Amino acid sequence: MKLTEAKQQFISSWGAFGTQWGINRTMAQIHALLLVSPDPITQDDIMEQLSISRGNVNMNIRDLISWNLVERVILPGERKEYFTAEKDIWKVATQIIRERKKRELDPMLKLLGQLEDVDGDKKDKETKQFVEMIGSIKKLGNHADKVLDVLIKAEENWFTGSLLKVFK
Amino acid sequence: MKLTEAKQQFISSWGAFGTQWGINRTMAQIHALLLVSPDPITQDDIMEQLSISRGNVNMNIRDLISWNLVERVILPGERKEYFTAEKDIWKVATQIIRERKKRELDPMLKLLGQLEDVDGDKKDKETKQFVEMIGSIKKLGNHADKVLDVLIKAEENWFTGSLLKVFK
DNA sequence: CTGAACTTTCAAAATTTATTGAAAATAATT
DNA sequence: AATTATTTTCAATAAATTTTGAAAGTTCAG
Repeated sequence: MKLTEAKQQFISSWGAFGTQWGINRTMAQIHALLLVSPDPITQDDIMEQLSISRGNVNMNIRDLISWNLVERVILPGERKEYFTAEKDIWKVATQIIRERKKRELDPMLKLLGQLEDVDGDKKDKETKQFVEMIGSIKKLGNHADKVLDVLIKAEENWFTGSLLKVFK
Repeated sequence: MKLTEAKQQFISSWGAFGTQWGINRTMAQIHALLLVSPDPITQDDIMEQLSISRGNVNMNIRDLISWNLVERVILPGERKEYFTAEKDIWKVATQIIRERKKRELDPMLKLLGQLEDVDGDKKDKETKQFVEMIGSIKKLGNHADKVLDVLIKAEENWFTGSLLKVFK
C-alpha cells in the first residue's frame, strides 16, 4: 500500500473510531494527521490535507491543546504558528485517561455522592433498589478511579510488557 | 432528597454521561431506569416514565439486549413483554468492556495490521514516522487488550477491593 | 502609528443523529 | 379464522451537532 493511501485510511478510520468514543470526528482526524506528521505543520496545511475550513481547524486544534495532546510551536523567523502532537503514544493514552477521569469520572462520583441519601423507608422496594444501585455504582467508580491511577503510574514499563506481569 | 427527584436526576445524568461516551442518550436513560427498577417493567412503563415514543423505546431496548445488559421477561399469564436489567454492576461493567473490545478494539487492531506495511523507503522521514506510529498504536492496542482481559477475569474480587492489591 | 499577516469568533447553514408515529407484522385469544 | 393485543419497522420529521466563512480581533514589522 502506498503511503498517501495508508495515511488517508488511517486518518479516516481514526476519525470514525473517535466518534464511537464521543470525540468529534474532525478533532480525531486532526490528531491522527499530527501523529503521523514528523514535523510541525500549520493551520493551512491541516485545512488543505483534510479539506476543512479555517474556523473548524482552529476550534479543534484549541480543543486538542486543552487536552494536552497538541502544542503550538513558534518557528524562529516564521510568522505563522505551527502545531505538533505528542508522539509517545503511551503518554497520549495516559493523558486522555487523566483528562477523562477529571472531566467525567470525578463529576459523576460527586453526583452519586449526592444521590446516595434519599429520604424514605429503606424497607420500600423502590428506595432500597435505588440506594443499593447508587452505592454500588459509586463503589465501582471509586474502584475504576484507583485502577486507572495505578495504570497511569505504570507508565515506564508498558512498552516492554513488564506491566502485565505485575498486573497479573 | 425525595426518591422521585433523585431517580429523575440519576436518569438524566446517566444519559448525559452516556453521550460523552458515544452512547445514545435515550439508551443510557432506559438503562438507568431499568437499573433502579426492582421489578421488570414494560415498554409502556418506559414510554411513560421517560416521555418517549414506542418506536424509540423498542429500538433502544433491542440495542440494550444486543449488549447483553437487558433481557426480556415473560411473566406467566401476562400478554405483554417485560424487561429487566442485569443488576450486578460489575457484570454490567465487564460486559460493556467485553462488547466494546469486540466491536471497536478488535477491528481497529485489524486495520492497524493492514496499515503496518506501506511500501517505500524507511529512510524517508514521513514513511518512518507513519510506520513507527502505526506500530506503537498497535502495540498499545494489544497491550490494552490483555490488560482488559485480566480485568474482566478478576471479576470475583472487585467488591472487596482485593483486586487492587494484586494489581499493584 | 499603519497595514499586512495571521488567528479567533460565532451566527447561519449543512450534516449527522435521534425520534416519532402510523402502518405492517406477529402472536395470542376466542 | 377472525379479532384483538402487542411488537417491530422505517420513512418522515425533529433535534443536536458540526462546519463554514466572513467579520472582528490580534500581532508584529516597518
